[in-house]
Amino acid sequence: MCGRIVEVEAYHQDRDRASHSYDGPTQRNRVMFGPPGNLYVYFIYGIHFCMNVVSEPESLSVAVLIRALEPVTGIDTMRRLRGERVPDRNLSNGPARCCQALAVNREQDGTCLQGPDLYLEQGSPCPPDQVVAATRIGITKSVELPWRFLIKDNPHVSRKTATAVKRRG
DNA sequence: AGGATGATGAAG
DNA sequence: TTCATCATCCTA
Repeated sequence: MCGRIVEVEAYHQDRDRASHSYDGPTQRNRVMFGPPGNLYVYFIYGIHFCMNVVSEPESLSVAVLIRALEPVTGIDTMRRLRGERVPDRNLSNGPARCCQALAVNREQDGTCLQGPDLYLEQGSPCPPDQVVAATRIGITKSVELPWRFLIKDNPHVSRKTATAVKRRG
């Protein structure tokens, strides 16, 4: 199966208190301190997995959380992994859903993203004016950093930005 | 449509 | 105790 990345968040060791790497290496986050191009998978809330792409040279400890994918191929496989009754738009609109849709779990922690089974490839370029920056989701520290990036009006992002107008009854 | 909640584990 | 979440169950 294959999905186009439509929403990500950046996590940085310096000044970013929301980053797993902020307090230095641990058993869990050690992949973040390794070479770029590897996948950092962590287990969260006792139930879910989330995946990040290590994106900067070794020990800088910068990673990009994959928050949403637009399903491209293998949609039937994704649905089998996510649940038969799950509609297309809910297959991979969320970090834990992305992992479930691509069958990513702790076995993939630290794997290279040019592997035979799991890999990242360059897609068609997205026009810069369609990329929206926003604040990150689900964090309580360093909330002000606008390091969530998503494609404008893409229906597969995990949630809309706060620009939606609320209609009053 | 939107808010509350429970599930459940790793790290400090 | 906190936490880079989600499905399900409410209320309206």
